[in-house]
Amino acid sequence: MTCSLDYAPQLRARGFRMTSQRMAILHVLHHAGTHLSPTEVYKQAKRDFPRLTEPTVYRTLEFLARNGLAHPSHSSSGHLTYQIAGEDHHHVVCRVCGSEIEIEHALLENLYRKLESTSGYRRINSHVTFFGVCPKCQLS
Amino acid sequence: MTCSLDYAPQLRARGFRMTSQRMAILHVLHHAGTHLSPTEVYKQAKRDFPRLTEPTVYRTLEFLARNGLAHPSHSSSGHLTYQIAGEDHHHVVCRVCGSEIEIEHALLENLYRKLESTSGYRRINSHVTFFGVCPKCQLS
DNA sequence: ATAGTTATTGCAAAAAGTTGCAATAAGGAT
DNA sequence: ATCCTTATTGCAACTTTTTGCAATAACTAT
Repeated sequence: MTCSLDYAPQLRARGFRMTSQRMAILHVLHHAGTHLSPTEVYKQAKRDFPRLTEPTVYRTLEFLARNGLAHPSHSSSGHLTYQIAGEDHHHVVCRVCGSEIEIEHALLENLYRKLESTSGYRRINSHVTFFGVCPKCQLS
Repeated sequence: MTCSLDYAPQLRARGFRMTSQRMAILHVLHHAGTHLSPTEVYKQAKRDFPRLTEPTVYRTLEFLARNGLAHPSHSSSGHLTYQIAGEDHHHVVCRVCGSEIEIEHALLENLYRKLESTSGYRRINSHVTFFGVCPKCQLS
């Protein structure tokens, strides 16, 4: 769980605290390397820290996202999932069968800069899920 | 509710059925002109058709989205909302305060075509929500 | 019109996610 | 080391969303 300690200074600098719960959750996200649902995070993190509760997981994931340590994204069913910050890719999900593929962030980079200049919003970096129809389902 | 009848042939052609529940739900979406949560759709459609139930609303909205009659999108809290097909815009939501603005679809048109050619997926037309930091929250 | 097929719905129960508030504990100050 | 402040958590109750299955009703064909 040492890896999670690296985040402590970032949090403290902003007036937040590093807790065992947050460490357990960061640890799980850090080692998953992919998107996880709150429930999956809860199950895994509970192994490290058994008195963890579900509301804490939901609140912590939201907290981590708000502070840029985790990226929220949407599963094919539209539910929120999270992954540790730093893994940059997006998804295209098939509207019909639910299959999904990853696309590189580089493809969106231009768009993000354009959005920032037209909207006035900054640091747009969300993970985005597009819906379409996959090659297999185009046949029917 | 006559407006919803226009959709019946589309459904029948694909082997689906037009029902009072679907009509009531389409009617609500059609006249809302904006995104609605499943619960909002349920409350409004129930006025037209009192024996409507919640599971039916969830399943119907998913069904309409899968068949291109409604577009799903994500509220600032990450929940799914739906709007009638045809209104084309996207959102940028502030990660910090939750405020949101609309952006025109035209800005994404190029990206969508590029995604289609690199991914093999077709008819990518989802409504997308980006997260960033709004001008007001950039100050703090 | 009627009957048959099966897509669709309602019901009931379960699972997932949210909220308010009192209790706890992290980190700064003494 | 101890105290104090208040960010964070746990608990319990609640709301939202999902699922399985039996009952219903839309459409097709007769």
